[in-house]
Amino acid sequence: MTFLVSTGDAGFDRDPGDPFGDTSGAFGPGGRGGGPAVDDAILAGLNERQREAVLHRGPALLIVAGAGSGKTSVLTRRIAGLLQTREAWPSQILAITFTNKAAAEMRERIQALVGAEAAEGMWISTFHSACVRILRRQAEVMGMKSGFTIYDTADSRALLKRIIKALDADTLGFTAAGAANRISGIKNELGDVETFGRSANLEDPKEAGFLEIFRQYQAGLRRANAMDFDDLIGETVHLFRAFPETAALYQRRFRHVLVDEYQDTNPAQYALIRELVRGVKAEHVPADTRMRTAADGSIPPASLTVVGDSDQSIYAFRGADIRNITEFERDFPQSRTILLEQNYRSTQNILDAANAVIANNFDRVAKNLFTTVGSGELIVGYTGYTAHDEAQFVADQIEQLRQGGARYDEVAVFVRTNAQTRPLEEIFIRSGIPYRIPGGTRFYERAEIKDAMAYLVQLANPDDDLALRRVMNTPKRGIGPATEAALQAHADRVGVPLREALRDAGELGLGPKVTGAMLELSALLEEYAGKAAAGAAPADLLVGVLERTGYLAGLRNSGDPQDEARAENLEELVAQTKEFRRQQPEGALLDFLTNVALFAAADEIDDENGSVSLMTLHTAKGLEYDAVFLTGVEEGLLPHQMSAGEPGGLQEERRLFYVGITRAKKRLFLSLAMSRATFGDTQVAMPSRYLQEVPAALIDWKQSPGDANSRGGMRSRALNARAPRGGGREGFSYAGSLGAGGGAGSGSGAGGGAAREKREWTSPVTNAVRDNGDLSLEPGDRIRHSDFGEGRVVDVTGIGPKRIAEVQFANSRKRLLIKIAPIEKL
DNA sequence: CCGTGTTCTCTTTTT
DNA sequence: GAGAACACGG
Repeated sequence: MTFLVSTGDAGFDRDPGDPFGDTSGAFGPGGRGGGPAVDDAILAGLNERQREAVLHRGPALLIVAGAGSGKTSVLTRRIAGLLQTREAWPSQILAITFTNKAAAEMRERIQALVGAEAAEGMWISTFHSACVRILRRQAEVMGMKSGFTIYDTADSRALLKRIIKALDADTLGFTAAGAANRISGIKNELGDVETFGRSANLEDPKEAGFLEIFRQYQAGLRRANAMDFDDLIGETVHLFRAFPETAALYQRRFRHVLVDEYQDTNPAQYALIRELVRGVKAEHVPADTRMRTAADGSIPPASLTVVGDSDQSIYAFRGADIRNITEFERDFPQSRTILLEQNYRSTQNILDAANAVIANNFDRVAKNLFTTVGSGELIVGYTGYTAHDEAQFVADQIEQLRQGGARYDEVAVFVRTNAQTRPLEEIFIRSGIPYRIPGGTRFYERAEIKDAMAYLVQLANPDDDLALRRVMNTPKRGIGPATEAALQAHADRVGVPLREALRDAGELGLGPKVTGAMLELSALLEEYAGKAAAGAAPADLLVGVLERTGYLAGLRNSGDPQDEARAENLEELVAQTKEFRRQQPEGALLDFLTNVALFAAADEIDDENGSVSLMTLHTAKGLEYDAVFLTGVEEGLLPHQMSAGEPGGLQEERRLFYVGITRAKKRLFLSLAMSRATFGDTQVAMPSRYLQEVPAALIDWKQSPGDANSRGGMRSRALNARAPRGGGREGFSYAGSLGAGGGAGSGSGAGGGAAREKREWTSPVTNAVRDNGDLSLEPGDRIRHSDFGEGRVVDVTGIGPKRIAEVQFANSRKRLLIKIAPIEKL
């Protein structure tokens, strides 16, 4: 794994000085005949638009970068240009990327252009990492301690769960996840307990209840010296607004702020950017500054560059507001907009498909990706009878690609939901295809890893009761709920955190065994906290704790193979702490904890690992592969059922589809299954409405939805047999099965979108759909199946067009969709 | 207090 | 169909 590099903060709270003496301001010499004198090497290979984006100088620049249009290249060269011309010191650059991995890559590429030394001191990081860095440094200003814990989603939920339970609020229908989502939504808009309390209708007991939950949650975070993900952004904005002189430190320092994936910023992140690019009033400029000031002694705003593509906005659920990018020009009246449309990634066929699909989103700025590499291969389509069948197709095709000379790591398989990976994994394992799932069964979310991490968190932050509670009885020490409650009562009485209360365990009048265990734990934590404070290496702390507590040994000796796996995971964690120290020799415990807390799925992806990558469409953003399999292109999945009720949901899902398509360089495979096992029983799946938006001529169906329907058989995959084409005009339509039974949510999109969303799905092939109408079957009935022969109906479940018959054949038992299965009643 | 068996809920995407 | 929450007996 790669840990984020934090280069020194040297000179951070001093003005770095002006490299050009008094001839240069924040925006450099731009505008003087022909722009800045950027080296040809930095501009090499750029097209006219890209070049313009690299060279433009001014207060604000929006680069609208279509998928694959070389935006990372533009961004890195723009920064390299600023450095090479000495328009900016490295320390004056702040670049925000979407993932830590993207940050690391960008840093490398800039170093390659201008040299490692000339790039030293830049801040290139994610929003969250940058904010943590600022907050740790400025914690005291805000009355917090620098060693605050960063709560991840699970931590937040654990805290909320306690609160809801204590308030008995679950009877009002509150769940930890629900409350967490709502709080996150409020914080993403920079709301807090006070603002919410003022606007809420407190007559409503539910609203009053939520306010109390929110209040206690926030108080709990404070008491534990902890922040959740959203606080990291929100508190930084709050810091800057409440303490202008602190904000001025950063406003003076960062003269060039660059933000990637701007379409996915939320209001809090937008506010943060606005604060950063605010000019500095004369009163906050030191008298001895070496920076150029205006006549009144103030310093002008930093220059802002944002890069994004509203067609790739896929994080609305996380509060991202597409208006940040669509209204950029209004927000920054002196801005310039540059459009990058030439695509350097995909073949024209793939781009045609992408363009056609995204064109169905209304109220978007028209954009047309094009390439000069030629049309390339057709998109391959496949409809499996089941998810397993679909997975087998994917596996077969991957093997075929490989025989054609492709490497596994040039292939990616995308899914809409994490649950879809299961059948794919099963087939990959059976087929011997090496694969990786970045962020899947997330390492740091495993119980044993969270346990070990909780020990480390406790060493860094003694106020974190949640962490202590987690490990108090792990490994088993005989400290159960009753003991914990007694300890908590004592802590509350004295007004101290649990860790301190633990020291007084002897005064609680509990049994000698439990008391001894508590005192031993207390001594252990104090000892290792001392080591941590003295700057001990994370690996030493972790190994020490694991040994002294006997946690690792206990797992190893339990004889349970699952425990053995857990022990191995802990070993892996130890290895990671060592690797961390290797990459950051000065890295202390807190740095390691921060890294882990902000570690994202996408950070796990490395390019040449010899494995197929299997990931969600969200994780896939920003990546590219020679061959891409976009699976589960079905109603209910893509677009996802849950998106149906949300305003703009169908458009966002379409963008997700678009993002998936545009990841492909040479080959694109679209696949779906006719039925999918979702929690226990099998559901009928309909082809996605988005499939019909891909021009039929671009898809070569190896097995179309029509084929899968009429042939039906599980094993009737005809990989090389071309689907019958031409002929009649029947056109295969799902309208019938969508109708009466009210199956998968047909788009109830708002306003003008609705009509557009309701088109019927038509396959490019001409097989008529097999339709048994409302054939009624009951247990005991005998039927004949075109592939399986005669059988007896054992059970019938489901309603309407989704009725399923479980049928016992001579030597197999199958579940069949009565409406479409190739069967007849005898 | 601990382990086991049973019932219940939930399934979108993630920093 | 899995994972968490709960109930019960040692």
